[in-house]
Amino acid sequence: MKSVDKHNKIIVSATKVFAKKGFFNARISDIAKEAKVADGTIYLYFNNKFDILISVLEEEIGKIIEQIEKAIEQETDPVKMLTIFIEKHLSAMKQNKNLAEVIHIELRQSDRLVKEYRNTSFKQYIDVISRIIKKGQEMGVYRTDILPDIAKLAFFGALDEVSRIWTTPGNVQYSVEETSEQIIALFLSGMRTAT
Amino acid sequence: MKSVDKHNKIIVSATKVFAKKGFFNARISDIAKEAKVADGTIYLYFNNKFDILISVLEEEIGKIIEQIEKAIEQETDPVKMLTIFIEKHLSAMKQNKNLAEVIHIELRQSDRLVKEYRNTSFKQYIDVISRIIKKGQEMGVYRTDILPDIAKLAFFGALDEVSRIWTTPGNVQYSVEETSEQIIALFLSGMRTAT
DNA sequence: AGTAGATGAATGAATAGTCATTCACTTTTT
DNA sequence: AAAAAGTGAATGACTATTCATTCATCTACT
Repeated sequence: MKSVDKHNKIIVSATKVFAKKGFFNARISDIAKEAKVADGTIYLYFNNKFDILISVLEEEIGKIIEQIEKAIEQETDPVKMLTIFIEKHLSAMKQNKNLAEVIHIELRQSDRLVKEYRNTSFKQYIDVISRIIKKGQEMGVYRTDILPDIAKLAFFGALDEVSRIWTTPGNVQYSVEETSEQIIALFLSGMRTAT
Repeated sequence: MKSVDKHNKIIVSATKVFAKKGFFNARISDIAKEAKVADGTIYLYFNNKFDILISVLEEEIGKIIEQIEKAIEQETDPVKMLTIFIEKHLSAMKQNKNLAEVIHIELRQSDRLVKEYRNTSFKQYIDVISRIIKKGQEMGVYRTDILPDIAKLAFFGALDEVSRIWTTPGNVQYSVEETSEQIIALFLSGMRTAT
């Protein structure tokens, strides 16, 4: 029987190889070697090379999305909700550096299928942000002159670029806590001194 | 004589093809056809395919960097400096969509040479941001509990993600002006209502 | 319990196609 | 008439995918 175990082993290995070399420079034989299976075995679990990439994105990012959405459901205060989003996202990225690297690199692909993915699962993810903002606006804690559909992009972009700290060697290694605090300070209160 | 003109024609064509297909799916013959030269001619102007990509990044982004740095030099008010940075960056991205797409996609490459580029020219670009922030902190207009080295990343990431609005078909098309205003509002004053 | 047959997961060498780069030749410029 | 620039077909390296074969495990029959 084809094992779920082996499927997963290939996913994890592929994530590692994609992170290191990028999708196009990654060889199927590299992934096979990393997973300690034969080249052909990979095709028992995936249709083609691209299918592996899409599976990595869907399954691995899917786990994170689910976890974050769950944590946010518990909250009602829009300020705390955003704080949780930031902390969970950043700590997930710091924890799973291979996946973080794949997100940084491959989510930008101009390939049709990647764009499609970006338009579904990923959109769902950042729409969590705009929903939080809208709720905050209704409750009067967030300014109503902020457009949630622009703010969500700024917000995600900031988080994504900042999380690169942990995948770029030689960078000053800020902790998740202080990085989260900075992002929260920036987006909630802004950079200007009170005047 | 090898003409600067032809060099430039190839750069522009390559930018177009890279934007559409991404570096790895772009064929030399595609670029040649777009530039209306023979495949071999390209090798009179560039060493190899990768050299074309690096040249696109260095020359085309270089122009933008130069232009922005010049505009900022004229200013002394850190708030206005940041405003100019935002406006210039976003309008450059909206104006040159092909280049914007190449930046979105290719600046993320895991390739050694791209990373090297990111560590030099690109670093110089985002360091303009941290310098503005530091100056503002010295002058007392920016909060001193903001770490410029984290803020600069958040800032660039936000701009970069937001500018994707104009290269993603089917997206609501916000204007440069309203987008700039939103980013300025977010980063300078924050999302929270005054309490 | 032992044997024969069936199953299908796993293997990895062979295939078939792709494409960056080269270079012998032609055209243009000086 | 050199020299420089341009051409594009040919080359050769590279690799995703296939598939004939192996082999461990299970089923069913005696």
